Amino acid sequence: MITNVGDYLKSNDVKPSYQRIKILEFLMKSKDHPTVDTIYRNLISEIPTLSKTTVYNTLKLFIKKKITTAISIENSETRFDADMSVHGHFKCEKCDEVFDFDLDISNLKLDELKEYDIKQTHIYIRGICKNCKNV
Amino acid sequence: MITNVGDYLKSNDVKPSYQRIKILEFLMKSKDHPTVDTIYRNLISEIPTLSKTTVYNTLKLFIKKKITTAISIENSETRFDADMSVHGHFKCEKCDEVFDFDLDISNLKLDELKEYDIKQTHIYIRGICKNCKNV
DNA sequence: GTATCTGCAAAACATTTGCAATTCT
DNA sequence: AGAATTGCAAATGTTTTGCAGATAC
Repeated sequence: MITNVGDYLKSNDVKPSYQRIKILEFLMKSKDHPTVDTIYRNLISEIPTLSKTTVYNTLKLFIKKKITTAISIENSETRFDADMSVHGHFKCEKCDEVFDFDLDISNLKLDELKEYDIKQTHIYIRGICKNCKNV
Repeated sequence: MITNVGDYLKSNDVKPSYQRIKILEFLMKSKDHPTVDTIYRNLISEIPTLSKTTVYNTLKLFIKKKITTAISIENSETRFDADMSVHGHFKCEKCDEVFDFDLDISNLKLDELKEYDIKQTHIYIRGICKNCKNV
């Protein structure tokens, strides 16, 4: 459990600037895998001088430091997730929401990749979510 | 096994125009999940009047008709695949190639999604491929 | 002859880059 | 002061849109 975002950044070799702390705090409390634009729009009232460039820079840094992961699930905007555990993403084609789901990939047979160096495993499913299905 | 691409398009409710046939033929023989730009550049000598708009239009139609799938694996360009079977994609962070690998997802436990309507399952792995690892 | 398909040019977005101003120590 | 960070404005790259001309049945 992370108690202090500034210390958490420091422990990951990232200097905790005001913008970085606010962006990470927002990412950690978001459960909907926000885009750059969403992050920007949510923080601009609190940080009136914030620029999108800073959001881009910060997320690129977070990814490099493995604090955040980029989710490629649609071709338009990239989404971001501060939850680094392995879990799946479900994208509803109707409401466009992206949900997390737990996942046990331990018995995925990946014999073919034996000689490959695996860095990240991503699983995403597209379909219609529970809410949209019952409408 | 598909013997005639024109008939295959017809059977999927797509009128087999010259451009569509050539694009699908190229997609089917490509094993590297080409981008719009790659498809365009490979066909322009054979179809000098081809425009990228047509490539975009055609791929959008193919996806709608479930002849092709869009692979979201990087945030830049969308890649396309005419192989509609469930298989995984491995993206090498060094050489940027995307490889297919076989996959048995039958024992992926997806209890959480019981009430969801699953349309497509995508699995991609990022890392370093065999070739790049041994350099 | 009417529908559809194609392709050009322009527009719309997302993302990156160069650089100057600001901030932090 | 010096180094890193921020943010503006412009550039880049991908995808979409509007529309006119071409093509097919």
